[in-house]
Amino acid sequence: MNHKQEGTCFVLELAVLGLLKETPMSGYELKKQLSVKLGAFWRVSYGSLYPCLKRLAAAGDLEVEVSPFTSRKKHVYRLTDKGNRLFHQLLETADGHELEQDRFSMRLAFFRYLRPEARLYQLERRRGYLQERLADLRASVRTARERMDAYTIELMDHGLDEREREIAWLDRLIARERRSTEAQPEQNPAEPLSPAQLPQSPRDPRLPAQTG
Amino acid sequence: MNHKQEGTCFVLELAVLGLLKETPMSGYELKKQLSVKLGAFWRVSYGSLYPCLKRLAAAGDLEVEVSPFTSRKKHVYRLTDKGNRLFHQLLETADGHELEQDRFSMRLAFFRYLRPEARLYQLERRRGYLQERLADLRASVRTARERMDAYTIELMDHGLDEREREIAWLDRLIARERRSTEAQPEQNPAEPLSPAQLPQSPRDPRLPAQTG
DNA sequence: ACACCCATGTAAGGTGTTACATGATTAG
DNA sequence: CTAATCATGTAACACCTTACATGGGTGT
Repeated sequence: MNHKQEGTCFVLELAVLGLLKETPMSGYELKKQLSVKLGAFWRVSYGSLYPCLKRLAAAGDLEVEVSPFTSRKKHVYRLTDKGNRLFHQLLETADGHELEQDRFSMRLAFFRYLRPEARLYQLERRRGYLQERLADLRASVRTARERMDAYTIELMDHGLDEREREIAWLDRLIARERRSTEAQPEQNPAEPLSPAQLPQSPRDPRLPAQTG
Repeated sequence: MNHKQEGTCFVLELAVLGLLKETPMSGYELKKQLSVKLGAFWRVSYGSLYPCLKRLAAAGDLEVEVSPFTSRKKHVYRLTDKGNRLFHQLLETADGHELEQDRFSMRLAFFRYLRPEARLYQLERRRGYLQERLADLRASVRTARERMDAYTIELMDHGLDEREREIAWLDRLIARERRSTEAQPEQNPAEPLSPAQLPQSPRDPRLPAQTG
Protein backbone atom coordinates (compact mmCIF):
# COMPACT_ATOMS: atom_id res chain seq x y z
CA MET A 1 0.00 0.00 0.00
CA ASN A 2 2.14 2.78 1.21
CA HIS A 3 5.10 2.94 -1.08
CA LYS A 4 8.22 2.96 1.05
CA GLN A 5 11.21 3.34 -1.22
CA GLU A 6 12.96 0.03 -0.84
CA GLY A 7 14.13 -0.62 2.65
CA THR A 8 17.08 0.60 4.61
CA CYS A 9 18.17 4.10 5.48
CA PHE A 10 21.48 3.61 3.78
CA VAL A 11 24.10 4.98 6.10
CA LEU A 12 25.98 1.75 5.61
CA GLU A 13 25.43 1.68 1.87
CA LEU A 14 26.63 5.26 1.58
CA ALA A 15 29.83 4.41 3.42
CA VAL A 16 30.43 1.30 1.35
CA LEU A 17 29.77 2.94 -1.99
CA GLY A 18 31.82 5.96 -0.98
CA LEU A 19 34.92 3.93 -0.22
CA LEU A 20 34.55 1.59 -3.17
CA LYS A 21 34.30 4.65 -5.36
CA GLU A 22 37.94 5.29 -4.63
CA THR A 23 39.29 1.73 -4.73
CA PRO A 24 37.81 -1.69 -5.41
CA MET A 25 38.23 -3.90 -2.36
CA SER A 26 37.15 -7.07 -0.63
CA GLY A 27 34.78 -7.04 2.32
CA TYR A 28 37.58 -7.67 4.74
CA GLU A 29 39.74 -4.85 3.44
CA LEU A 30 36.73 -2.60 3.26
CA LYS A 31 36.03 -3.04 6.93
CA LYS A 32 39.53 -2.02 7.80
CA GLN A 33 39.39 1.02 5.56
CA LEU A 34 36.02 1.99 6.98
CA SER A 35 37.42 1.95 10.47
CA VAL A 36 40.43 4.03 9.42
CA LYS A 37 38.46 6.62 7.46
CA LEU A 38 35.16 6.79 9.29
CA GLY A 39 35.90 5.01 12.55
CA ALA A 40 35.98 8.30 14.39
CA PHE A 41 32.21 8.51 14.44
CA TRP A 42 30.93 5.22 13.09
CA ARG A 43 31.59 1.48 12.97
CA VAL A 44 30.20 -1.70 11.41
CA SER A 45 30.43 -5.41 12.05
CA TYR A 46 30.89 -8.11 9.44
CA GLY A 47 27.39 -9.25 10.21
CA SER A 48 26.12 -6.07 8.59
CA LEU A 49 28.83 -5.50 6.04
CA TYR A 50 28.84 -8.80 4.16
CA PRO A 51 25.08 -8.96 3.65
CA CYS A 52 25.15 -5.35 2.52
CA LEU A 53 27.77 -6.09 -0.13
CA LYS A 54 25.69 -9.00 -1.35
CA ARG A 55 22.59 -6.83 -1.55
CA LEU A 56 24.39 -4.12 -3.49
CA ALA A 57 25.96 -6.65 -5.84
CA ALA A 58 22.60 -8.35 -6.42
CA ALA A 59 21.09 -4.97 -7.26
CA GLY A 60 23.83 -4.25 -9.77
CA ASP A 61 25.38 -1.40 -7.82
CA LEU A 62 28.58 -3.36 -7.38
CA GLU A 63 30.45 -5.81 -9.56
CA VAL A 64 32.16 -8.76 -7.94
CA GLU A 65 35.35 -10.33 -9.16
CA VAL A 66 36.88 -13.34 -7.49
CA SER A 67 40.46 -12.31 -7.24
CA PRO A 68 42.85 -14.41 -9.37
CA PHE A 69 45.89 -13.15 -7.47
CA THR A 70 45.31 -15.30 -4.42
CA SER A 71 44.44 -18.93 -4.45
CA ARG A 72 41.94 -18.46 -1.69
CA LYS A 73 38.55 -17.03 -2.48
CA LYS A 74 38.44 -13.29 -2.24
CA HIS A 75 35.62 -11.18 -3.63
CA VAL A 76 36.76 -7.84 -4.90
CA TYR A 77 33.90 -5.38 -5.23
CA ARG A 78 33.93 -2.54 -7.74
CA LEU A 79 31.45 0.30 -8.09
CA THR A 80 29.31 0.25 -11.24
CA ASP A 81 27.82 3.29 -12.95
CA LYS A 82 24.50 2.40 -11.38
CA GLY A 83 26.21 2.23 -8.00
CA ASN A 84 27.74 5.61 -8.57
CA ARG A 85 24.35 7.09 -9.32
CA LEU A 86 23.00 5.48 -6.15
CA PHE A 87 25.86 6.96 -4.18
CA HIS A 88 25.08 10.46 -5.37
CA GLN A 89 21.42 9.96 -4.76
CA LEU A 90 22.01 8.81 -1.19
CA LEU A 91 24.36 11.71 -0.63
CA GLU A 92 21.77 14.28 -1.65
CA THR A 93 18.52 12.68 -0.63
CA ALA A 94 16.50 13.81 2.34
CA ASP A 95 15.01 10.76 4.02
CA GLY A 96 13.57 12.48 7.07
CA HIS A 97 16.47 11.53 9.30
CA GLU A 98 19.20 13.01 7.20
CA LEU A 99 19.91 15.73 9.74
CA GLU A 100 20.77 13.50 12.63
CA GLN A 101 24.31 13.31 13.91
CA ASP A 102 25.56 10.09 12.33
CA ARG A 103 23.81 10.53 9.03
CA PHE A 104 25.06 14.06 8.71
CA SER A 105 28.62 13.15 9.63
CA MET A 106 28.61 10.41 7.02
CA ARG A 107 27.49 12.84 4.36
CA LEU A 108 30.03 15.38 5.44
CA ALA A 109 32.76 12.77 5.05
CA PHE A 110 31.83 12.64 1.35
CA PHE A 111 31.13 16.33 0.85
CA ARG A 112 33.85 16.67 -1.74
CA TYR A 113 31.63 14.77 -4.14
CA LEU A 114 28.87 17.37 -3.84
CA ARG A 115 28.49 20.60 -5.73
CA PRO A 116 29.15 23.65 -3.56
CA GLU A 117 25.51 24.78 -3.55
CA ALA A 118 24.41 21.36 -2.38
CA ARG A 119 27.00 21.50 0.37
CA LEU A 120 25.80 24.89 1.49
CA TYR A 121 22.23 23.70 1.43
CA GLN A 122 22.97 20.69 3.62
CA LEU A 123 25.07 22.68 6.06
CA GLU A 124 22.30 25.23 6.47
CA ARG A 125 19.69 22.55 7.03
CA ARG A 126 21.77 20.84 9.67
CA ARG A 127 22.31 24.19 11.32
CA GLY A 128 18.59 24.86 11.40
CA TYR A 129 17.95 21.45 12.88
CA LEU A 130 20.50 21.95 15.63
CA GLN A 131 19.08 25.35 16.35
CA GLU A 132 15.71 23.75 16.95
CA ARG A 133 17.14 21.12 19.27
CA LEU A 134 18.93 23.89 21.10
CA ALA A 135 15.72 25.85 21.49
CA ASP A 136 13.95 22.74 22.83
CA LEU A 137 16.66 22.17 25.36
CA ARG A 138 16.68 25.80 26.46
CA ALA A 139 12.93 25.71 26.87
CA SER A 140 12.99 22.58 28.97
CA VAL A 141 15.78 23.97 31.12
CA ARG A 142 13.86 27.21 31.65
CA THR A 143 10.74 25.41 32.81
CA ALA A 144 12.35 22.70 34.90
CA ARG A 145 15.61 24.05 36.28
CA GLU A 146 14.17 24.59 39.75
CA ARG A 147 13.14 20.97 40.07
CA MET A 148 16.37 19.50 38.76
CA ASP A 149 19.20 18.11 40.86
CA ALA A 150 22.79 19.20 40.40
CA TYR A 151 23.71 16.30 38.10
CA THR A 152 20.80 16.84 35.76
CA ILE A 153 21.68 20.51 35.60
CA GLU A 154 25.23 19.61 34.64
CA LEU A 155 23.91 17.28 31.98
CA MET A 156 21.70 20.01 30.56
CA ASP A 157 24.34 22.69 30.64
CA HIS A 158 26.83 20.42 29.00
CA GLY A 159 24.28 19.56 26.34
CA LEU A 160 23.59 23.23 25.70
CA ASP A 161 27.26 23.97 25.40
CA GLU A 162 27.85 21.11 23.02
CA ARG A 163 25.04 22.16 20.72
CA GLU A 164 26.15 25.79 20.75
CA ARG A 165 29.63 24.74 19.80
CA GLU A 166 28.41 22.55 17.03
CA ILE A 167 26.39 25.42 15.61
CA ALA A 168 29.41 27.69 15.79
CA TRP A 169 31.42 25.06 13.98
CA LEU A 170 28.81 24.82 11.25
CA ASP A 171 28.85 28.58 10.96
CA ARG A 172 32.56 28.45 10.25
CA LEU A 173 32.06 25.75 7.63
CA ILE A 174 29.24 27.71 6.04
CA ALA A 175 31.25 30.92 5.95
CA ARG A 176 34.18 29.16 4.38
CA GLU A 177 31.97 27.48 1.83
CA ARG A 178 30.41 30.78 0.86
CA ARG A 179 33.76 32.45 0.57
CA SER A 180 35.07 29.82 -1.78
CA THR A 181 31.84 29.77 -3.74
CA GLU A 182 31.93 33.52 -4.26
CA ALA A 183 35.63 33.59 -4.93
CA GLN A 184 35.37 31.26 -7.90
CA PRO A 185 31.85 31.21 -9.24
CA GLU A 186 31.10 28.28 -11.47
CA GLN A 187 34.23 26.23 -11.30
CA ASN A 188 34.67 22.80 -9.87
CA PRO A 189 31.48 20.84 -10.38
CA ALA A 190 32.73 18.46 -7.71
CA GLU A 191 33.31 15.72 -10.23
CA PRO A 192 34.19 16.13 -13.89
CA LEU A 193 31.30 14.04 -15.14
CA SER A 194 28.74 15.58 -12.79
CA PRO A 195 27.04 12.22 -12.34
CA ALA A 196 24.05 13.22 -10.30
CA GLN A 197 23.01 16.80 -10.59
CA LEU A 198 20.62 18.47 -8.25
CA PRO A 199 17.46 19.49 -10.00
CA GLN A 200 18.14 23.07 -9.01
CA SER A 201 18.69 26.16 -11.04
CA PRO A 202 22.04 27.98 -11.00
CA ARG A 203 21.18 30.77 -8.56
CA ASP A 204 18.74 31.33 -5.74
CA PRO A 205 20.06 29.39 -2.76
CA ARG A 206 16.58 29.39 -1.22
CA LEU A 207 17.76 28.38 2.17
CA PRO A 208 15.50 27.05 4.91
CA ALA A 209 14.45 29.54 7.55
CA GLN A 210 16.83 30.06 10.37
CA THR A 211 15.50 29.75 13.88
CA GLY A 212 18.15 31.93 15.46
CA MET B 1 25.64 -22.57 27.46
CA ASN B 2 26.83 -19.09 28.07
CA HIS B 3 24.63 -17.56 30.71
CA LYS B 4 23.45 -14.19 29.50
CA GLN B 5 21.69 -12.38 32.32
CA GLU B 6 18.17 -12.04 31.07
CA GLY B 7 17.85 -9.95 27.97
CA THR B 8 17.86 -6.25 27.35
CA CYS B 9 20.45 -3.66 28.15
CA PHE B 10 18.02 -1.73 30.26
CA VAL B 11 18.48 1.90 29.36
CA LEU B 12 14.73 2.12 29.02
CA GLU B 13 14.10 0.12 32.19
CA LEU B 14 16.43 2.38 34.12
CA ALA B 15 14.63 5.48 32.92
CA VAL B 16 11.21 4.04 33.71
CA LEU B 17 12.12 2.79 37.18
CA GLY B 18 13.93 6.02 37.92
CA LEU B 19 10.94 8.19 37.21
CA LEU B 20 8.42 5.87 38.85
CA LYS B 21 10.60 5.94 41.94
CA GLU B 22 9.59 9.54 42.41
CA THR B 23 5.92 9.32 41.45
CA PRO B 24 3.56 6.55 40.36
CA MET B 25 2.22 7.27 36.90
CA SER B 26 0.46 5.87 33.86
CA GLY B 27 2.34 5.05 30.68
CA TYR B 28 1.03 8.13 28.98
CA GLU B 29 2.07 10.47 31.76
CA LEU B 30 5.37 8.68 32.04
CA LYS B 31 6.20 9.35 28.42
CA LYS B 32 5.61 13.04 28.91
CA GLN B 33 7.72 13.16 32.04
CA LEU B 34 10.48 11.23 30.32
CA SER B 35 10.61 13.76 27.55
CA VAL B 36 10.68 16.64 30.01
CA LYS B 37 13.35 15.18 32.27
CA LEU B 38 15.51 13.14 29.91
CA GLY B 39 14.41 14.40 26.52
CA ALA B 40 17.61 16.39 26.17
CA PHE B 41 19.58 13.29 25.29
CA TRP B 42 17.10 10.49 24.90
CA ARG B 43 13.58 9.64 23.75
CA VAL B 44 11.17 6.70 23.58
CA SER B 45 8.11 5.76 21.62
CA TYR B 46 4.98 4.14 23.00
CA GLY B 47 5.87 1.09 20.99
CA SER B 48 8.78 0.54 23.38
CA LEU B 49 7.36 2.03 26.52
CA TYR B 50 4.12 0.10 26.91
CA PRO B 51 5.67 -3.34 26.38
CA CYS B 52 8.41 -2.39 28.82
CA LEU B 53 5.90 -1.48 31.50
CA LYS B 54 4.15 -4.79 30.97
CA ARG B 55 7.42 -6.69 31.24
CA LEU B 56 8.38 -4.94 34.45
CA ALA B 57 4.94 -5.45 35.93
CA ALA B 58 4.98 -9.13 34.98
CA ALA B 59 8.35 -9.50 36.66
CA GLY B 60 7.05 -7.90 39.85
CA ASP B 61 9.17 -4.78 39.59
CA LEU B 62 6.09 -2.63 39.22
CA GLU B 63 2.60 -2.80 40.66
CA VAL B 64 -0.32 -1.81 38.48
CA GLU B 65 -3.45 -0.16 39.72
CA VAL B 66 -6.34 0.68 37.45
CA SER B 67 -7.11 4.18 38.49
CA PRO B 68 -10.52 4.62 40.12
CA PHE B 69 -10.47 8.38 39.64
CA THR B 70 -11.24 8.29 35.95
CA SER B 71 -13.92 6.24 34.38
CA ARG B 72 -11.65 5.35 31.49
CA LYS B 73 -9.05 2.67 31.97
CA LYS B 74 -5.76 4.07 33.19
CA HIS B 75 -3.01 1.92 34.56
CA VAL B 76 -1.01 3.60 37.27
CA TYR B 77 2.36 1.96 37.83
CA ARG B 78 4.14 2.05 41.17
CA LEU B 79 7.64 0.86 41.97
CA THR B 80 7.88 -2.19 44.23
CA ASP B 81 10.77 -3.00 46.56
CA LYS B 82 11.96 -5.51 44.02
CA GLY B 83 11.82 -2.83 41.36
CA ASN B 84 13.79 -0.50 43.57
CA ARG B 85 16.50 -3.11 43.96
CA LEU B 86 16.52 -3.62 40.21
CA PHE B 87 16.88 0.11 39.73
CA HIS B 88 19.92 0.28 41.95
CA GLN B 89 21.39 -2.76 40.32
CA LEU B 90 20.99 -1.29 36.85
CA LEU B 91 22.45 1.97 38.04
CA GLU B 92 25.63 0.33 39.31
CA THR B 93 26.06 -2.61 37.00
CA ALA B 94 28.70 -2.73 34.28
CA ASP B 95 27.23 -4.45 31.26
CA GLY B 96 30.10 -3.84 28.86
CA HIS B 97 28.44 -0.88 27.21
CA GLU B 98 27.88 1.15 30.31
CA LEU B 99 30.44 3.74 29.29
CA GLU B 100 28.85 4.78 26.05
CA GLN B 101 27.29 8.17 25.68
CA ASP B 102 23.59 7.43 26.15
CA ARG B 103 24.02 4.84 28.85
CA PHE B 104 26.30 7.06 30.80
CA SER B 105 24.06 10.10 30.48
CA MET B 106 21.15 8.06 31.73
CA ARG B 107 23.08 6.96 34.77
CA LEU B 108 24.26 10.47 35.41
CA ALA B 109 20.68 11.66 35.40
CA PHE B 110 20.12 9.39 38.41
CA PHE B 111 23.44 9.96 40.12
CA ARG B 112 21.84 11.36 43.22
CA TYR B 113 20.71 7.85 44.06
CA LEU B 114 24.27 6.55 44.10
CA ARG B 115 26.75 6.55 46.93
CA PRO B 116 29.51 9.11 46.40
CA GLU B 117 32.22 6.49 45.92
CA ALA B 118 30.14 4.81 43.24
CA ARG B 119 29.69 8.16 41.53
CA LEU B 120 33.37 8.86 41.59
CA TYR B 121 34.08 5.40 40.28
CA GLN B 122 31.70 5.77 37.36
CA LEU B 123 32.95 9.24 36.49
CA GLU B 124 36.53 8.00 36.44
CA ARG B 125 35.67 5.04 34.28
CA ARG B 126 33.85 7.17 31.77
CA ARG B 127 36.80 9.50 31.73
CA GLY B 128 39.17 6.65 31.02
CA TYR B 129 36.95 5.42 28.24
CA LEU B 130 36.81 8.84 26.60
CA GLN B 131 40.53 9.17 26.94
CA GLU B 132 40.95 5.96 24.98
CA ARG B 133 38.59 7.08 22.22
CA LEU B 134 40.51 10.33 22.10
CA ALA B 135 43.80 8.49 21.74
CA ASP B 136 42.34 6.36 18.94
CA LEU B 137 41.15 9.41 17.11
CA ARG B 138 44.46 11.20 17.53
CA ALA B 139 46.30 8.16 16.24
CA SER B 140 44.12 7.85 13.18
CA VAL B 141 44.45 11.57 12.46
CA ARG B 142 48.23 11.37 12.77
CA THR B 143 48.52 8.52 10.31
CA ALA B 144 45.95 9.67 7.78
CA ARG B 145 45.85 13.45 7.86
CA GLU B 146 47.82 13.78 4.64
CA ARG B 147 45.36 11.68 2.71
CA MET B 148 42.24 13.36 4.09
CA ASP B 149 40.22 16.04 2.35
CA ALA B 150 39.28 19.31 4.05
CA TYR B 151 35.84 18.11 5.18
CA THR B 152 37.13 14.94 6.77
CA ILE B 153 39.77 16.97 8.55
CA GLU B 154 37.07 19.28 9.89
CA LEU B 155 35.10 16.25 11.05
CA MET B 156 38.13 14.85 12.84
CA ASP B 157 39.15 18.11 14.44
CA HIS B 158 35.63 18.75 15.60
CA GLY B 159 35.52 15.25 17.05
CA LEU B 160 38.79 15.78 18.87
CA ASP B 161 37.58 19.06 20.29
CA GLU B 162 34.31 17.56 21.44
CA ARG B 163 36.02 14.70 23.24
CA GLU B 164 38.54 16.97 24.89
CA ARG B 165 35.76 19.17 26.14
CA GLU B 166 33.85 16.25 27.48
CA ILE B 167 36.90 15.07 29.38
CA ALA B 168 37.41 18.53 30.81
CA TRP B 169 33.78 18.55 31.89
CA LEU B 170 34.19 15.20 33.60
CA ASP B 171 37.28 16.52 35.33
CA ARG B 172 35.22 19.32 36.78
CA LEU B 173 32.55 16.90 37.97
CA ILE B 174 35.18 14.63 39.48
CA ALA B 175 36.90 17.49 41.27
CA ARG B 176 33.63 18.71 42.68
CA GLU B 177 32.69 15.24 43.78
CA ARG B 178 35.97 14.80 45.56
CA ARG B 179 35.72 18.13 47.24
CA SER B 180 32.30 17.41 48.65
CA THR B 181 33.39 13.91 49.61
CA GLU B 182 36.32 15.19 51.58
CA ALA B 183 34.43 18.11 53.05
CA GLN B 184 31.82 16.05 54.90
CA PRO B 185 32.84 12.46 55.56
CA GLU B 186 30.17 9.86 56.41
CA GLN B 187 26.80 11.41 56.20
CA ASN B 188 23.75 10.57 54.19
CA PRO B 189 23.76 7.16 52.44
CA ALA B 190 22.46 8.40 49.13
CA GLU B 191 18.75 8.26 49.66
CA PRO B 192 17.19 10.18 52.52
CA LEU B 193 15.11 12.05 49.96
CA SER B 194 16.68 15.47 49.89
CA PRO B 195 15.82 16.52 46.37
CA ALA B 196 18.91 18.26 45.09
CA GLN B 197 22.19 17.93 46.90
CA LEU B 198 25.54 16.28 46.43
CA PRO B 199 26.21 13.88 49.26
CA GLN B 200 29.50 12.53 50.53
CA SER B 201 31.50 9.75 52.17
CA PRO B 202 34.75 8.98 53.99
CA ARG B 203 38.12 8.45 52.37
CA ASP B 204 39.93 5.98 50.17
CA PRO B 205 39.08 7.05 46.67
CA ARG B 206 40.40 3.71 45.28
CA LEU B 207 40.05 4.94 41.77
CA PRO B 208 40.64 3.01 38.58
CA ALA B 209 43.84 3.74 36.68
CA GLN B 210 43.88 6.92 34.69
CA THR B 211 44.93 6.78 31.09
CA GLY B 212 46.03 10.40 30.88
C1' DA C 1 52.31 -28.30 15.86
C1' DC C 2 50.27 -24.21 17.03
C1' DA C 3 48.98 -19.67 16.80
C1' DC C 4 47.48 -16.04 14.34
C1' DC C 5 45.92 -13.27 10.60
C1' DC C 6 43.08 -13.51 6.30
C1' DA C 7 38.51 -14.23 4.58
C1' DT C 8 33.58 -15.26 4.23
C1' DG C 9 29.43 -16.07 5.84
C1' DT C 10 24.85 -17.25 8.78
C1' DA C 11 21.46 -17.53 12.74
C1' DA C 12 19.67 -15.67 16.63
C1' DG C 13 18.71 -12.13 19.32
C1' DG C 14 18.43 -7.31 20.91
C1' DT C 15 16.38 -2.91 20.56
C1' DG C 16 13.86 0.21 18.65
C1' DT C 17 10.46 2.91 15.55
C1' DT C 18 6.39 3.62 12.61
C1' DA C 19 1.96 2.88 11.43
C1' DC C 20 -2.13 1.15 12.58
C1' DA C 21 -6.28 0.05 15.52
C1' DT C 22 -9.31 1.49 19.13
C1' DG C 23 -11.89 4.09 21.95
C1' DA C 24 -13.13 7.59 25.89
C1' DT C 25 -13.34 12.38 27.32
C1' DT C 26 -13.18 17.27 26.96
C1' DA C 27 -13.30 21.94 24.93
C1' DG C 28 -15.04 24.83 21.39
C1' DC D 1 -20.76 17.91 16.31
C1' DT D 2 -16.14 17.88 15.88
C1' DA D 3 -11.52 18.26 16.86
C1' DA D 4 -8.06 17.62 20.10
C1' DT D 5 -6.13 15.22 23.70
C1' DC D 6 -6.01 11.24 26.74
C1' DA D 7 -5.00 6.46 26.79
C1' DT D 8 -3.55 1.80 25.50
C1' DG D 9 -1.91 -1.46 22.74
C1' DT D 10 0.02 -4.59 18.58
C1' DA D 11 2.28 -5.97 14.16
C1' DA D 12 5.58 -5.20 10.97
C1' DC D 13 9.65 -3.79 9.80
C1' DA D 14 14.49 -1.63 10.18
C1' DC D 15 18.81 -2.17 11.58
C1' DC D 16 22.36 -3.79 14.07
C1' DT D 17 25.66 -6.96 16.98
C1' DT D 18 27.21 -11.29 18.84
C1' DA D 19 28.47 -15.71 18.50
C1' DC D 20 29.21 -19.33 15.81
C1' DA D 21 30.95 -22.08 11.73
C1' DT D 22 34.52 -22.74 8.39
C1' DG D 23 38.71 -22.96 6.22
C1' DG D 24 43.26 -21.34 3.79
C1' DG D 25 47.79 -19.26 4.48
C1' DT D 26 52.04 -17.85 7.09
C1' DG D 27 55.38 -17.66 10.61
C1' DT D 28 57.96 -19.98 14.47
